[in-house]
Amino acid sequence: MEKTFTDDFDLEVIANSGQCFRFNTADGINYTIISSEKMLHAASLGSGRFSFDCSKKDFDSFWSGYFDLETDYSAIRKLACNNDFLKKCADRSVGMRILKQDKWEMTVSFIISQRKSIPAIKTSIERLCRVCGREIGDGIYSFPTPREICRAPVDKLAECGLGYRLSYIREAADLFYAKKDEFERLSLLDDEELLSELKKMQGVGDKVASCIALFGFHRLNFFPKDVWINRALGEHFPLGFDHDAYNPYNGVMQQYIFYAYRNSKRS
DNA sequence: ACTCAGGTATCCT
DNA sequence: AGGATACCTGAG
Repeated sequence: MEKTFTDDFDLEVIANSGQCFRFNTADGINYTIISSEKMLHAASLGSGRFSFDCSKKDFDSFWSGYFDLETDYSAIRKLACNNDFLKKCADRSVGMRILKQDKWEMTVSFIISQRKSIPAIKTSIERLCRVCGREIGDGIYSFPTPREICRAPVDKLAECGLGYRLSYIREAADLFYAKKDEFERLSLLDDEELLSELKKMQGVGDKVASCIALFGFHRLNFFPKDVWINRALGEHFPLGFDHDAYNPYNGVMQQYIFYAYRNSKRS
């Protein structure tokens, strides 16, 4: 099916914003997107037109929510105008959206992310999916459930290049095994309580918990601070970042800075 | 060969 | 409370 969007929607920007790790392309036009146990081929046709290889029913019931189509991102982007550097970042990030991704997948993915480069994170995640996910397409594997991770032999999991993070992931899988509604309970908490609950997991500190909250729980005011954000803040916000000015969309501003600053600094 | 990576836990002072 | 250090492993 085809769709035309007038609001911000750029697959390349989203794919390289660090919020998702299974959003792949070979040509910058055609994307394979995997989320949890679903897969989608999406292609940019130009002029805001996109094709998606799914039924209208699948699009409306799942992918529309995944792409957060009910939120007006061009309106949020205007908040960036009060600061020169932030505005420049936002102008380079037109098309950015915060995906509504699976809470469990975000939890495991960002536990894996610590002290790893993005290519290394992707490699580990793909291996994990291949080792204990289900094949949902030709060589495409679902993200493993807590149950599937618990059942996987440790020597197989050890082949995923997870290093010291493996014990963290197995603990998290134990915690959520047979507790599918645990995430629903967490969804009821306010931002502060959610953060502290997430940090009770081993291997989940401030940064990882913020990413889980922002990308998995869609709490758009979280502002994860990674090395890139810290560098950008140090260079361009010597007096501090005025979080009050962007409430409740600090997380979107973070994505603008991450995407624009990181892309400008990489060779 | 060697450094560093979207950090966190732990051990200090 | 705040600073230093170790940590698995893979990408460049």
